[in-house]
This record gives sequence, C-alpha cells and structure tokens, in this order.
Amino acid sequence: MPELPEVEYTARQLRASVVGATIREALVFWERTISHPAVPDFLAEVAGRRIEGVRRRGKFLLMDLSGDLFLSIHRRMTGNFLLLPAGWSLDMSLKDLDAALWSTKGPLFTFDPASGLSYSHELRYCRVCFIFEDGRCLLFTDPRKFGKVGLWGRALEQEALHGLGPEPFSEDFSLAHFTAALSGRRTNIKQLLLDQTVVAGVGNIYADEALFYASLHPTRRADSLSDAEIALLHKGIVEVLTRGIEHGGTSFNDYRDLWGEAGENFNHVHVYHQDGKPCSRCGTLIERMVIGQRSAHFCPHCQPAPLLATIPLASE
DNA sequence: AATGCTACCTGCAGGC
DNA sequence: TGCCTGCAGGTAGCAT
Repeated sequence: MPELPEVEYTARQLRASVVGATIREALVFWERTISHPAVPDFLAEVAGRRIEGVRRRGKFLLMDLSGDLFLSIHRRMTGNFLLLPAGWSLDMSLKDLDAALWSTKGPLFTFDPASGLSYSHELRYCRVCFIFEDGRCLLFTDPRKFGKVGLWGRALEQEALHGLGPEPFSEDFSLAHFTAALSGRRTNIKQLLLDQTVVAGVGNIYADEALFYASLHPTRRADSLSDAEIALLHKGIVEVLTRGIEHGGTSFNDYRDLWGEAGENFNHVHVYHQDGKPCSRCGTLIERMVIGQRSAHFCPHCQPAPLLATIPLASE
C-alpha cells in the first residue's frame, strides 16, 4: 500500500529518469482510472507534452508538463509504476509486449528470483501507458483499479488535490497546527491520523508505527491526548515517515519500485502486521484489532488501552 | 460540523 | 480439488 514514503521514493526515481522526456502518446486500458478530464480529452491533451518536473504531495505523485499542465497520480491500494526501456513499446500491442517481456525478461531488469515477481503479471494490470518519444514506456499498473490519474491545468492544483492537509515535512505541519487539529475531536486517534486533511500522506502502516512510537493506544480519543502525548506523536509521524523513505518504502504486498523491485522497510516495522510476534521494546505479543473497518496493530503493554480517565470531565 | 458507512475492485487465504 | 466467503485498504460520496 503506497503511502508517503513509497510515493516519495517513486517520485525520486521518476525525477531521475523521465524529466525532460516527451510523451508521444498515452494509451488507456481502463477508462475509470482517468479521473479528469474525459478520456478523449486526456489523450489529446497529454500527447506531445514534455515532462518538466516530478513532485510529490501527500500520496499524490505530480508530473509537471509543458504548457502549464500537470498529471496527478494517486496509486490508492495497488497502483504501481513500471518503466520499460526503449524498444519494447514501439508498435507493439500490449499482448505482444507482454509476450516479448515474458520470453526475454532476463536482460531487461535486475530482478530477485526469490520474489517471484512476474512482468507478465504486472503488464496484465496495465491501466495507463505513456509512450515517450525516445521509445521508453511508463506503465501505470493497478490490479484493483482504485488508482486515479488526472490531467489538470496548473491553476487547478487545489482542486486536483482536494483539500489535502499540510505536508508532514513542511513548516505547515507545526505542533500548533497538529494540536488544533486534535482539539475537540471525539474520534479515535488512529482514524484521525488517516484523515488526509490533518496531515497528508499517512496511511495504515505509518499510522500504526507512529502510534507505537508515541506509546499511544489506537482507540484513544483524539481530544484525550495530553500536550506531551501530542508532541511525541507529532515527532513520531515525522520520524516513521523519514525512516520509511530511508528504507525505500515498505513492501507488503503490491508495492514495487520503478524497476519492479521491492522496498525493504517491512524489515523495520515494529507493529504493522506483526500481530502474534513479540514487541521489539518489551516482548509482549503484538495484537491486532479492527477500528473503523480497518486493522490496527499495537503492543498492549507499551500502548495501554484507554480507561475512564481518558474521557474528558464534564467541566472541560 | 463531525462522524459513520459503503462502493469501488481483485487476488488470495481460509474453511468446508 | 473446488467452491464459497471474507478480507485487504484509500478515498469519494452519501447518510445521519
């Protein structure tokens, strides 16, 4: 599941490889992947544009194009990018491309046989393909079809990002902002961390890791946190995201980098999908529970469950 | 205004 | 072996 570190990592890879390239044409294999504008307009407008820059905003990947346009890509659950070298996309149907890669995958990429990654598998789920003038081909693959690709005028960035909150590494994500965002919120802290208007880019993995960092139980009511707890959580969010980027992202199921390789942050998580394993801090077995229809992982010793004391007094 | 629930999708694990 | 059920999770949109 790509969250901020995974998107950041991909953005850096794309910046180093496709900035300066010109899109000859795009192909769309699943129309609902295109969120804006209508598919015919998307195809017509993207052709001939030069990629001038690659940015990340929250979990959005933004590619600035010539003519004051930009592409917004949100990978949601299973979206991935794969960059194919020149020579494979020209005049080939996707099926031919798939067959070619399948039979000669050796020289194309370095690739861990133990991972069992199949290029055929990736190509089968190609939803949008950008073919560059130099013959390279950037694929957006997405088995679950939740991912979105949009093309926008530069002036519509706010609309494209739809109320996204502050970047965790920017000054906008200040302790004062975070404190204000928690104030008066009766919802549990886990769900609040997943709210992209509070802080942009945190998903299920890093929300659980940040709560472990701050020794907070996921069901704690947001408005029950002390100033010290808020400060520690604020620090924890930045810390776990930073570590995630340093480790090249967390590969749990579907996440792969631009060349089809897996990130290694999964070797560094403390609680996410670690239920039944001993806590790295105290040895207590990590537990899993469902909060708001999604899983939360925590150490029951380090992150004690809230009791009556966490309910604000009537006088407050 | 804040919160809760569901649709969107498909692969896969688990049960029988 | 094969079918069926449920789960995974980010976000929009709708209901409360």
